[in-house]
Amino acid sequence: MSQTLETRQGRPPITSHAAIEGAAFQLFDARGFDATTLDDIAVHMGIGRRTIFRYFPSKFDIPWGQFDKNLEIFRERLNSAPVDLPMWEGIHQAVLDFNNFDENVLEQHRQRMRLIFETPSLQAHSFLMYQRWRGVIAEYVAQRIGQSRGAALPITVGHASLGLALAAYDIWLSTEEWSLHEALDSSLSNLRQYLGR
Amino acid sequence: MSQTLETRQGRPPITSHAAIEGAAFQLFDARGFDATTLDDIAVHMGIGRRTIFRYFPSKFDIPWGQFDKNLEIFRERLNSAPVDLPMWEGIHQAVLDFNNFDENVLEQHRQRMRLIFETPSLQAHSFLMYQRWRGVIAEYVAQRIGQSRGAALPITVGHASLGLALAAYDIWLSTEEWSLHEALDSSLSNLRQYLGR
DNA sequence: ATCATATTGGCACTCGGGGCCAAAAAGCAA
DNA sequence: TTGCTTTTTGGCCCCGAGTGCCAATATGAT
Repeated sequence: MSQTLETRQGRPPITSHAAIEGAAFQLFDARGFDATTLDDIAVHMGIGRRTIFRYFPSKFDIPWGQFDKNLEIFRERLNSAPVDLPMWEGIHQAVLDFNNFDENVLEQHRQRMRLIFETPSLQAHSFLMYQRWRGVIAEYVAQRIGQSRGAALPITVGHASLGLALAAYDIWLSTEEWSLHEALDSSLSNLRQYLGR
Repeated sequence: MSQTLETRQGRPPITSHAAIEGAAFQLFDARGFDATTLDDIAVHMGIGRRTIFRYFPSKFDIPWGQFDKNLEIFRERLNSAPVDLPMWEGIHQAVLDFNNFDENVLEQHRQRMRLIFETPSLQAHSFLMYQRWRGVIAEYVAQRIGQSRGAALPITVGHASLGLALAAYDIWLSTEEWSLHEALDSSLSNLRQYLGR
């Protein structure tokens, strides 16, 4: 699609999502999210504050980076899950895959999620991201059982899966003992145990 | 504690949480949440904008009314649940009780939750309320199994219970067919079905 | 009447966010 | 080189939420 590199008409972009994200995280780490103003970031980067809004719709979206892209990947992972598995197992696998990070980006992911989980104003805004994440699951469930995206089962599975993932992240971030993979497995098995058998 | 009614020293309050909430909902219904400014509410009530902040920490808290009070009630409901029941059953019962409204306040509750669920900026802030709600559950589970409030099972049950409740509300608000009670039952049984048995 | 007490609300400020639009910086055609 | 087109930039100015400060207000108590 379109010309990827070289020779594009018009004034070239002076920055990028990644560059803003990087500079912002530097300041967030140093002073905290709330204490860092968009002016701080803009001045630190030598760009206009107004320009930041061309790349991110709000300050809260900066820590989430290119969430849309990741959501697309997650959707593909789900849709390519084997159909001979029970649904819960396919979804669990897709979630595990989606949360499988290379060593070199794992620490950066941890830092990102820690910031999100520990900053109340960010937590609030993150709910909107979570809504979209569980929407992808609901859509998959709906399509697989041939019901509407708003039907009871898709909605419930979406919420439940989100709850399990958030529980896993809570646990993963609060201790150094478990891997993200283990935390996700543990939250699922804990739920089964809780529901009794 | 302190003198409840009558003869309190100092200038008497000119308004109340309930009065602000009522006036605010009038305007929210008419123009929508985002399009209603705090100035609008203040002018409409004949009080100062500054005064509103003495009663509610933010605009987003107005639709939630006295959430703290309700959370206390929920905590008591949980703690007085019979111990001979399986834990999931006691918690489910407490949630049902907590969401059992009289006919005369039900429509008002529905209107309140509809506003919260349909306004993105409110959804985001509501996550902070949900966090506290699931915190109450996590605390109950922790105390009952003799573990820390941040241990895996309490955290997971908290998140899962929240997911079930939110799913029930999604369903309850999107159709006229089910009662809130039925929606809560349905989300639990749907989860059991999904997890396979 | 005076004092202590508690609420009110005006003023001024910060910060996130958005509309508008001229300036800047590139490629392209003559 | 000189324009013309295209695209991004960022300054300017506005709005609304939220906060610190403090004088004004309205009550009970002495």
